[in-house]
Amino acid sequence: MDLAPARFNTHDCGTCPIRERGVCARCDDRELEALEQIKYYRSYEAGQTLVWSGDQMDFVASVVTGIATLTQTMEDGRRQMVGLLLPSDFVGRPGRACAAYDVTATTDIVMCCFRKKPFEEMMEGTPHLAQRLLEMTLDELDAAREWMLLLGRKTAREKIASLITIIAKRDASAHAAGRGGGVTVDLPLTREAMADYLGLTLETVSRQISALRRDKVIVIEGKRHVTIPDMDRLLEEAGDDADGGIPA
Amino acid sequence: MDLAPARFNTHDCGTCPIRERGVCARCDDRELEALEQIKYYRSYEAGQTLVWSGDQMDFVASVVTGIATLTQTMEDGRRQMVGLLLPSDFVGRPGRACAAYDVTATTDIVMCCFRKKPFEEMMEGTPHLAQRLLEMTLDELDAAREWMLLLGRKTAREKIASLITIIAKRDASAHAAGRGGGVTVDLPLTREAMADYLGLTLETVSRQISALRRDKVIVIEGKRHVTIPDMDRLLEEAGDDADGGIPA
DNA sequence: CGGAAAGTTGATTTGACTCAACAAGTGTGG
DNA sequence: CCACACTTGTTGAGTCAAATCAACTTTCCG
Repeated sequence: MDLAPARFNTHDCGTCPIRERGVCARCDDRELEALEQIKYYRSYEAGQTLVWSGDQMDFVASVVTGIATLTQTMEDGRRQMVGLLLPSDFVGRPGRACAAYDVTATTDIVMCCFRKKPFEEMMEGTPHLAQRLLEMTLDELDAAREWMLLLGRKTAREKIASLITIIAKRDASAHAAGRGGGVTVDLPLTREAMADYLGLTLETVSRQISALRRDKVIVIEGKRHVTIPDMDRLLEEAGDDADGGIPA
Repeated sequence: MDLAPARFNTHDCGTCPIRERGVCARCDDRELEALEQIKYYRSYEAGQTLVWSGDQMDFVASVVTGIATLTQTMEDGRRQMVGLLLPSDFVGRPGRACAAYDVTATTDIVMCCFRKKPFEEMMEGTPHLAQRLLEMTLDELDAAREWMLLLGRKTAREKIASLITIIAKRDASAHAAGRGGGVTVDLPLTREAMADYLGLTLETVSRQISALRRDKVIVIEGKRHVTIPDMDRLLEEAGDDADGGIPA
């Protein structure tokens, strides 16, 4: 929201907002210096497609600020989002020439790009980099599998509740919200993008959001601003075991 | 089919059927020797659950022979398969204590298990291991994303056609089929397991298989044996761009 | 102000689910 | 050897959740 673009020194990794969570998180000063040699920043405007599926990719990158999506499209136009990229998330695959998915900015976005060849070479000799990338990829795989349960087995209402939950959780880890009353989140996606995420039509998304509002599960101000009065209620609606706990 | 269980020396990695494709694929002789110190084989019968979601996991493992599935279950019993494990596939996550999914053998299966702690320690100092695991995880992530498109956007008929395609492809890379007429595959899954894979009910799976047979897209002998007279036709039915080619 | 983009809501259709009966194959025990 | 239970798979009839088609509202922006 109030993140002015590039309110950080674009040369010094030390001041980078994703220093702690990006691929470079585990790198020491010496390794960071090497990365700085091969990195460059690029900005894109909301709505721009950064990469088209099938394109030659001569870089890999981290999202520094903003949000992007990974989508797959069938010939007849049916679309499915397969990745939601938030700050610190990694784009591109070392060891592959072409992009497998469309990458689109949903907000204005700043990427920290690494030329692919040197990055790959550096990975060979930098365990910290490979280890961190493995960790991030495993996390993404877990997220993808959670998402598969959502796509394959959840109802439209559960899908919407799950999406709000997911966004709220990611936000929480950043904003550390949750004081007393309710959590508040901004949906960073249009109804259409949500539909692509959830495997629904945008009409169904709109209807189910309205239904959740009617049933007081969520409170909406404007179109994108959502307040969650009772997180447990939302979790229940999402069909995830809200657990009772058993804090193992 | 005619793979007698353990028709390989269970001590010497050199004769292992997944030597070329497992986590250990890139390891040199010295590294292999270290792995042999911490490995042990386990066999399970078809139908057995190897691991329950939430269980403590004190090992990671490779599938040597046989097939297993990764599934997630909601409290009310809805189930979604999130992984199909074929020989050489890896189970478990270094750096995590508990299993996130149920792992079930769909055929008799032999696993090559590594005690987790020593395996994690070895990964630290063995780039070959970490590199290969990263590569395999990235492949799995790609497969998961393809799967998400299937779950979110494909029709029941397309889902079935896609599943047969996927199995045929995996088989092909092993059996090198494709002579003249048609490819032949054995479905390694029950109708119910296919339903869990595809986000359908088993009745719908049965109906759509019948429909594809009626329409001569596939030929069925018995319940599991499928012949594909025209692979391009099947690809078309699967909704994947059959391409015309443009061999880039 | 005008026009496009984003979102809501209603009416209708439809693809997949549910419920139910039945068939084929497998294994067990009398 | 056959009766029986059990698992796996098929098929039909009816229902329902989400898609489709369509009208309309709100917001945004030059």
